[in-house]
Amino acid sequence: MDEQPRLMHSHTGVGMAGHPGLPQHMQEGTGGTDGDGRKQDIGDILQQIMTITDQSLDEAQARKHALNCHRMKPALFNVLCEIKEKTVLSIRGAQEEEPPDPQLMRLDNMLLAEGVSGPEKGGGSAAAAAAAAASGGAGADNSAEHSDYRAKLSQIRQIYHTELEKYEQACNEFTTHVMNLLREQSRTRPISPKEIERMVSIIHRKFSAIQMQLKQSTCEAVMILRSRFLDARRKRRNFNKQATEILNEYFYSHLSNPYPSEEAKEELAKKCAITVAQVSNWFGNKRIRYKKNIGKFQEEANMYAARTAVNAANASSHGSQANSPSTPNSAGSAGSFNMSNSGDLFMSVQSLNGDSYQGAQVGANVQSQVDTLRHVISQTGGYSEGLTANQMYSPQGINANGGWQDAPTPSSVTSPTEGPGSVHSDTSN
DNA sequence: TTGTATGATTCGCC
DNA sequence: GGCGAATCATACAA
Repeated sequence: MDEQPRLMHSHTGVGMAGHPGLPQHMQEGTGGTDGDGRKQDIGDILQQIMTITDQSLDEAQARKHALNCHRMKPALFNVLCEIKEKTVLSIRGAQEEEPPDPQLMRLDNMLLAEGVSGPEKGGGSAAAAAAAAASGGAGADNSAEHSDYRAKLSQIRQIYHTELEKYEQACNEFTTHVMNLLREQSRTRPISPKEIERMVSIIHRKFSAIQMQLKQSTCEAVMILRSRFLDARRKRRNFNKQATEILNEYFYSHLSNPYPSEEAKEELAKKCAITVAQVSNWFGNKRIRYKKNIGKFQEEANMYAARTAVNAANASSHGSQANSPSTPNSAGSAGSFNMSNSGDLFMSVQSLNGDSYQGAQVGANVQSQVDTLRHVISQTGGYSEGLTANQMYSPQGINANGGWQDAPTPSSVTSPTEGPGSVHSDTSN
């Protein structure tokens, strides 16, 4: 604080005469030669500075102008700035040098990786593609959802950039405003350029915090979008009718052993335009639900049995063999599964041979197969011959333990991919 | 809006 | 690893 005396000495002989708005005693007192008078002058000036905000606008303006024009003002201003610098601001200064926020860095990295920030280059498409591959859905469906994902991501990106632009604009406007204000105030208050810079950086930090919130919200939106896209449950679609019929056909025609082999699954997946995993899911669900509520599925089972029987009859009437590509197991154009399991065929032929289904035109060769297969089945102990009319499609396949009776290992089930005559049923063997 | 159907997921068992 | 069982989450019809 060695400037203070210097300032005071430099003040010696300095007058304020001619400056409007200053008290008369100041104007007079400045011409004095004693130190007490000079101190009194400076004290008065400081007092005016301190009380300037209490004055009316016009009065304050006039005083401000007088003070600004005072020849001592620059020196006094510097002194006050330094005092201020060395007290309050020195504390703040220690906090200025901050390392880059790791949280902000993470957000930036993520936004960059997702293609929200940075140059637009179909951001997130890799994620979308990966998700599409993981979901294993049909190609066209994936493509549609992929574009949907990109569209939504693009929307997020647009909102992000718009908001970011707004924040930046607001930040610049506010900074300019504050700088102007401080510069203006620096004419009457001890505000150094350094302090203005510091204030600007404080403003920038505040706006950075807001930006971080924006980035965080954007990241959350992207995560939600991604999770929705990746979560297959959310985009569950029922299989189309044809696919369901193919699967049901296979299931009911292999009811004694509804465990398709890998090859069969692949073939079913191909026919139904779904994945092997979906086929597995479907059979898993079907088995458990059928077993849980057989009565409920009775009608459905009858329907498929009847359909199978009709197909068998048609096939035989057209001179086709039971193990030809157009087997009795196939229902019209929907499927073409080989009748691979004697138990399955038996269930089908129950409908042919039983009281409940007498309208079907059963070919002679089919009837002979029925007899043969009945014999085979009776040997395997799979089913009894006594079926009532309303037991057209009975759940004999399920044993007392809840498992499927005389079910061979799943891999022994004939694959639909196999050619005619490739009967691999354990029971039929 | 509600109940049911259905595809997918998870967990434990073998 | 495949399966059964339970459960979740969505689609869909009434």
